[in-house]
Amino acid sequence: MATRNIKEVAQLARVSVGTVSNVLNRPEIVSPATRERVFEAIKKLGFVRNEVARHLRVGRSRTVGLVVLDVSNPFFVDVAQGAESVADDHDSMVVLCNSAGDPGRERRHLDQLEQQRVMGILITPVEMESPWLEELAGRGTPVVLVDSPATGLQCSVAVDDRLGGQIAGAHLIERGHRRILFVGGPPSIRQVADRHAGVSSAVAAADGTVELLTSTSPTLTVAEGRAVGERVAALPPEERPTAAFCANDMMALGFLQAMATHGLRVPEDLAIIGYDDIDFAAAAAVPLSSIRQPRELLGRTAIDLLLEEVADPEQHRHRQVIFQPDLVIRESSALRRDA
Amino acid sequence: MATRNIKEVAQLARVSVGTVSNVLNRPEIVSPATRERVFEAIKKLGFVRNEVARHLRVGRSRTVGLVVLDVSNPFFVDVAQGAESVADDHDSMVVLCNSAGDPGRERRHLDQLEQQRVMGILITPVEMESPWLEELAGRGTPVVLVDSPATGLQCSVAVDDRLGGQIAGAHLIERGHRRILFVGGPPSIRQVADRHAGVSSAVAAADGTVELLTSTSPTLTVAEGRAVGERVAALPPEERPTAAFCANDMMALGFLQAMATHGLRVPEDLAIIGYDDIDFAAAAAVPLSSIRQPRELLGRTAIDLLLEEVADPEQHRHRQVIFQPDLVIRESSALRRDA
DNA sequence: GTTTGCGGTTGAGACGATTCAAAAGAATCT
DNA sequence: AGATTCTTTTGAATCGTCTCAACCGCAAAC
Repeated sequence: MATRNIKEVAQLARVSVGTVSNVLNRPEIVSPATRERVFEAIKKLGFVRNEVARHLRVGRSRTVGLVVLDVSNPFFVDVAQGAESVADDHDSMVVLCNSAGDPGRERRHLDQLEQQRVMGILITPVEMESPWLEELAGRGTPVVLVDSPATGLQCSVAVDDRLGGQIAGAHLIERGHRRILFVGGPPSIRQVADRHAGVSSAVAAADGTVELLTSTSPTLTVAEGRAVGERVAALPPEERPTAAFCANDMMALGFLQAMATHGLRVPEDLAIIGYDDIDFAAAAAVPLSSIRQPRELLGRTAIDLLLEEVADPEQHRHRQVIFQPDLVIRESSALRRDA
Repeated sequence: MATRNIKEVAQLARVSVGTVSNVLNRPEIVSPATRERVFEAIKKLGFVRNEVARHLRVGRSRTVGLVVLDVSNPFFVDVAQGAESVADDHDSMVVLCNSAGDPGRERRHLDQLEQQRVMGILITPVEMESPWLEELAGRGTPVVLVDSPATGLQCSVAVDDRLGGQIAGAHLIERGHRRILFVGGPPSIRQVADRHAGVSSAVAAADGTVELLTSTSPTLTVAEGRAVGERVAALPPEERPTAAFCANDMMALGFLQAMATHGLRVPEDLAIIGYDDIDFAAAAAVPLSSIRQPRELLGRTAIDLLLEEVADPEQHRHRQVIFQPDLVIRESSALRRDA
């Protein structure tokens, strides 16, 4: 309604619009007297600069989009917080979008972000191959892949999921487990596929070990984990695995919950290890062993790469940063089992 | 870089810019033949409409800001998802901002949102009195308070926190508890103050019941809850409360964790009830009793009110919607205690 | 007294899309 | 054929800010 513009300010301060603009953007080149007059006019009118018009004129936005697979997974929230902390220092803004694992939603968000002419996009893509993203980048919106492998056409930050899976597998084997269940979504999700490959390789390297596999729907939620847990609990004891490696902590928490409701003890009857080491993992029924990822660092690095590319697009060379995951042992896998 | 504009499309399609705009906004008034030509040109050039310019011209934005107290609290994530689902249906966008309980951050976010000329703002304010918000509304940005009491100057949605506290208190008393600890942040946080007032009134109504109070820092985190739990666990048994009511589930989870590490059984030695009923509450070490709030509904209703105000600002009357909380009993308070 | 330099200030274009009055074309009727 | 109506298309004006070449005093330099 009552939104004032630069012209009204200029009028009240008896200067030209150019001068008001200067006061706003390069106050040092304006004489103290006029500067003061302009500030007063701004205050009196309650003028708030229209960033939309500014953006249209200068062509550069101050916001970056972050598209994640699942906002209700604290892992992504932590990544987002990492990104935001860096953005803050560059008085930029991060807008968080949730694809919820749905390619349609992802694409709608990307469309919207491109239409807004955001400075750039950080994304954990739903699908590995994404011509859409390349076109987007080709049209001039820088893209950084988060927790995803590099295609060479853009920057990326990731954690070595294969190594993470391997570490988890080796840990369980070392604890004496010989029947290990991998609980994960469809292999089309790269993270799932890699973590699975990792644990498989660990199993393959250990004689007498077998690996079982359950694939779930692409939403790696607590409920999904619980459902798998129910099925496992219903198996006759001799068919049951002695340990479960879940593709993320949310599923591990659900799985754990199912064990509890069916009177199976963790880790005595069945050991569990999750992935991500979200804060809730330590607070679980049985504190959850997990593979820790540097969550905030992931977000921070992603936006650093983006800002680097934006600052000097000509000279920028795409890079891929890969972090190493850590093993965090808690009670859910603490027991040594006789082989 | 290579971003095309409407003029280039017009040139290629051999029509005027007005026609291209019509194809984009009211395709039905353009003859099929030209429409087709324009679409082809758009595709060939990879043209993406510049929402910034559009916004500047039409004066109305398609995004709403949602400023929450703590993104890492799943409660707010659920509120956000509720809001987003409605926004989606109105092809609008929700941008999520985290004030992290810091008035400075909150204000910076509000400034940014106002500069972007967002359609409106949904906010869980850090402080109860907020002249800033009223000025903002006065300058023409509609504001809806979320989980906050109405000031009469704007719409609001909230859950009756006093009632929630009362229900929690009554439940514990009914279970035979006579020494009840309230674990919450400073009373300057309205939610905390109300929940406390509720439990106090329940305690006052029951003879022979005493209430203890611990105030923490304003960040109601898992770590904060754990710290309080540590202190409580260190008390001599006769000084210890027999039940704890935590101001939110995150703290309850931390508190619970501290009990476990100090060998105190829940609910035998100490019962716990939380607030919010986030998904992780059910998955906790001991499944957590909690006061459930209609989280998604809160977000949905908030944005409904906002859209209503935006649709017809003249005739709009500010409203306050208040929901009722529910008691969810789980194992952490399941035991009946001898008085 | 004219020139040169300089700190301040000005104001006329952009930026890219929308809108709308008016023009142009096509179709129908007398 | 000319008048009338209806359908399409046009293009100039507009949204609010930034940029930059030009300009204006004024003082120092010559």
